[in-house]
Parts: sequence; C-alpha cells; structure tokens
Amino acid sequence: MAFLDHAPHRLSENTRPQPDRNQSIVRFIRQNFANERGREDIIESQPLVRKLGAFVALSETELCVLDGLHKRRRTFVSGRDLVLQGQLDHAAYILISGWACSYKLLRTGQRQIIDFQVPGDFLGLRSVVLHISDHSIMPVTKIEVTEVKAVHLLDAFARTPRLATAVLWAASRDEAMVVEHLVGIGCRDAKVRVAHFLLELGARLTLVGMGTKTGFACPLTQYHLADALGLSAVHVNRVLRYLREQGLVTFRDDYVTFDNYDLLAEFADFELAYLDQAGPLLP
Amino acid sequence: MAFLDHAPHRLSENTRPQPDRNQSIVRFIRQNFANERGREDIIESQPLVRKLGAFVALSETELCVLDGLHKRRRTFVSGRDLVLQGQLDHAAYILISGWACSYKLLRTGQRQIIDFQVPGDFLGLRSVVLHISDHSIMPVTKIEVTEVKAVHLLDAFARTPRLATAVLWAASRDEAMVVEHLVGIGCRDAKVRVAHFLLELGARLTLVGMGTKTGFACPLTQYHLADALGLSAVHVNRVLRYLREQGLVTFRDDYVTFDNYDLLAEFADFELAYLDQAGPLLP
DNA sequence: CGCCTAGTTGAGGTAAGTCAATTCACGTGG
DNA sequence: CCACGTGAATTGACTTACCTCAACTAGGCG
Repeated sequence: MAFLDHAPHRLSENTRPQPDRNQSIVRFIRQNFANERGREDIIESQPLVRKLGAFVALSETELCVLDGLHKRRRTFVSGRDLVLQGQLDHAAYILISGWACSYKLLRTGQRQIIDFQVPGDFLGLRSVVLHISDHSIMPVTKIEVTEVKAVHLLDAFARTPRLATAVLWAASRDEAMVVEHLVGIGCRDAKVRVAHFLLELGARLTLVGMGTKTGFACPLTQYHLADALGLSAVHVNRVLRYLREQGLVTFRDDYVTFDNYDLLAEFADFELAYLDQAGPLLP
Repeated sequence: MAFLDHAPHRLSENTRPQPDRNQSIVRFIRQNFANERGREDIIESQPLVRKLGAFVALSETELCVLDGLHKRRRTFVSGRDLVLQGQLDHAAYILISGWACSYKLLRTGQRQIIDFQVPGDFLGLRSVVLHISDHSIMPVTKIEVTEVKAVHLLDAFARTPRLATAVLWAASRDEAMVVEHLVGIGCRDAKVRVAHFLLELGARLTLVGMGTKTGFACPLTQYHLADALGLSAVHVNRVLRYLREQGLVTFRDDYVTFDNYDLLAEFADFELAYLDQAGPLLP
C-alpha cells in the first residue's frame, strides 16, 4: 500500500470539452437562451449542463437556476484538499477543468481512492446532502471549480423539482460507477482489474470529449492506480508491464495508449452498459 | 468464489420495527395524521416513512404522496429475483419485511454482492432513475415489498420537491454504504473485513430496531458473506472460527452474537460516522 | 432412507505483498 | 555549472494471505 500522496511530476491539462456532443441540449440552448449569454460560453463554462441535459430536457428557468449556482470560481493545486473527511457543512463543487479524486484514509495509514472526477463531475455532492463528509477530496492536477453553497443547492431543488430529479440521476450514475469499482476490486484479479479500470476511464473521458479508442491523457501516477485498485504500487507496475508486453495497453508519460482496444476489451470482459445514455429520459 | 446462491436452510423473520425510535416523526404523524388511517398502522407499514422522516420533516401533503406510493403489495420467496441485471424500465420496491441483497454477476460466474437490504430500504431505486438495471436483486429470506412504479415516483418528485430531496438523501446514504464497503474490500484484511462488516450490519439493524450491541438475527449464510466480502467461503469459515475463538463475535444458527462488542469494535477499527443521524436536517 | 445444503477442516498452490536496490527525470541551491 | 535531493518508475528475492481441491459431518426434508 502506498502511504500518502505525491504530486505528479508533470501535469497534462487538455481539459477542454469538444462542443460536438449532446446536440439536442446544444440546439435547445441556442434556440431559447442564446441572447442571455454567449451560447457557446454556457456550454464551455458548464460541463455540468451538458451532463444533466443528457438526462432531462432542461427548461429556460431550470437553466437559469443552474447557471445561478455557478458562483465563486476557485482554483486548487495538487496537495490542497477541497474537502476533508469528517468535515461538516462544507460546500459542493463542480469541476471545470483538471482531475480530482475522492478517497478515504484509514487509521492504519492506508488510503482507498473511491473514484476519480473529471470535468463536469460534482465534487462532494453526497457530503452536502448528508451534511457530513465521509471522505476527502484532493486535486490530482491543478483544478478549476465553481463553488456551490449547500443552501443554494437545496433551495434550487425546492424551486425546480426537475433539477432535483436530474441531480438524483447524476448521483445515481456516480453510485453505479462506485458499484462497478466495487465489483472490480471484489472479484477481478489484478491484470483484469487494471485493464478494466483503464477502459472504463477511457470510456468516461470519451463521453466528455477528452479521450478516444486510441487513448487519453492521464495525469495519474502508479500510486494512484494502486490506491484506487487495492493493489500495491509494485504490483501495479508489474501488471502494467505485462499489459504493455502483451500489446494491449501502454501507461506511460502521462498518457494511456490503447494498443489493441478490442483485444483489451475482451481480455477485461468490458461492457459499459451503465455509461450508455440514449438522450433525455425525462421529456 | 462461491458460484450460485443457495437458499438458506432456516429463515428468521423477526422483522417488526420497534416503535420507540424517530420520535419526532412519530409525534408529528400522531398530531397531524391520526384520523386518516390508524397512526401506528402508518408507521408499521411504512418503515420508509421513518427513514425519510429522519431527514426532512415531512408535511401532510408529502406524507399523503408518500402513502400513495405504497400501491401493490407483493411477496417474493428466496431464489426468485425481483430485478435482473440489464432489465429495462422495471419498478422499484420498498422492503417491508425480510432481507434482500443486490448483486452483480460476472461472465466468469463470479458473484459480487453489493449490499444487503433490510426493512425500510429501497430496492432498485438507482435502476429506476437510470432506466436500466446494472445489477440484480434477490430475496435472502421470504420478503414482503410494496411496488412503486417508476412513473409514480418521478411524478411524486415533480409535485413535492422536498420528497425528491429526501429520496436524494436516502440514495446518498446508500452510496455511503457502498463506499464503506469498497474501502473494506480494498484495504482491510480478511479478519478485520469480516469483523467490520458484522459491526456495520449490526449498527444498521439497530437503527431500525432489529438489533442491539448484544447481537442480531441474521439469515445470511457464509456464502453470502463470502460473495459480499470478496473472499472464498472456506476462508470466511476460518475467519469466523478465529473471531469466535478470540471471544469477539459468534456467527451461528442464524444469529450473530457480539461476545465483546468494544473489543471487536477496536479490533475492526469501527466508527460509524456516516450512519449517525441527529434529527431532521431540512426543517 | 438418501439427497441436498451449510458448515468444517486439512494440505498444498499461487497471486499479490513486502523489502530493498537501482535508474531516471526534474528541480534547487551552492 | 554540477551536486544533491526527491518523487516516480522499475526490477529481483522472498514471504504470506488467501485460494483451490478435497474429504468429512450434521441437520432438514421428500
């Protein structure tokens, strides 16, 4: 087990989402909302809108409320935690750029990384709802976030129930990812585990335009992988070497290359049912 | 790894919640709702009300809507799944009595149990919100549930936003449990893992009046434990023997006895922060 | 009675952990 | 400019926690 975190020695920052996805919501905003603020501006600055928009078709009011949530913009550097385990009544954040991770620390000094967050993801949503944080959140790279006060969020729910439903959807999706993670640690062996994890990460990043079937920029260290997958860093290294030598995937220099995507997917028994999303589910 | 599930050879059914908890919501219902239906009746038949009531103080309207959700009552026996992995647009359920478990099956035949559900818990909430189920749900004992159609649930959210918030809270609490489970599998060794799991289960059951610091009735088999904790049934057996011989906890005859609660809690490094709940958080 | 499932125990194998040494890239300060 | 420190990655040698296979007991039930 790796003990504490170490700052990655190089940071990759190509976190700009491509504007060619979620076309229905894009069209919607263009039609209804274009004169309020620059329409591209809204999409660019609000990866969250794209995400929630994929679930419910948001009305103008809801978009306004959502826009109003993005208040104070803040920057955090690697090593400075946003939220600490046990902290009470802190704010939630929406990740604009960069990577973060949520983790729990045991008294033995071991760290379990729960999940990594990429642009558009909520940070600390669960903690706000529960009023106490059961985990910590730290940046992996330098990150940009917008702060959302707990009160504002709960207030927004009361005024726009559809928004509450949309956020419930986002939370459910997060939970599904944690569950998949649990399954990985619970019953896959190290090789399949690592392979599956990289494929999953790739799929998530592809959804927000930050990855392809060829690969993706990845600021994680092998220590991050180790603590996320419940393996030792040494063993992660060996497994990565194995996968590289088999011509499946290469993890090197802050970049993950899928050398043979299909073979890797078969090797890892990868299917991404729960990540699929076929347009707005709530009319 | 144990392969498929086996029906437990004896079922324990003392699932009646004690009416001495969540006093504020009990009082509330007595004052405002007593002449509509028998007041005890509502509490008895709706463990969910007690649970949600612990988070938001529900108004009369909200109670009505919540009551309206409890439509068709159904019974399932062990072995008959309520929800199947991959199933689309099924209903959700609220567990009235008995135990259930949610699990995922891998193509290798391995099973990972995500979580166990006890009376008052939602079954398949996440699946309804995501419109597709990423997991299956099966009864552990004979269970009684009430069915909630997806449409009704989403409709109820639109009409009573506070209810949506309360359900978001319940979902967050579930997620916190999955996260704790993840941590257990990810970085605790087998002995601590089993000990921690039993303590946690005990704490959850105590919250709904089905357990104490002395122990609780537990219909699970060692195979259930194995598949939940990512261990082999054989190893679970050895660990249970160890814990019994150390005078910490005894798992036998469908009953878990805490032989030395404090020592066990120390051994397992157990703290239940996220289960604590100090009254309604949303006025 | 015999079958089935749950639980129990032993013997031996293996995946993954620990400890330790080495290399490499980068940054810093003399 | 080089010396030095540090964090990340790499590799080898050894240990161990947990798994697998297998045999056996005991209770429940048709």
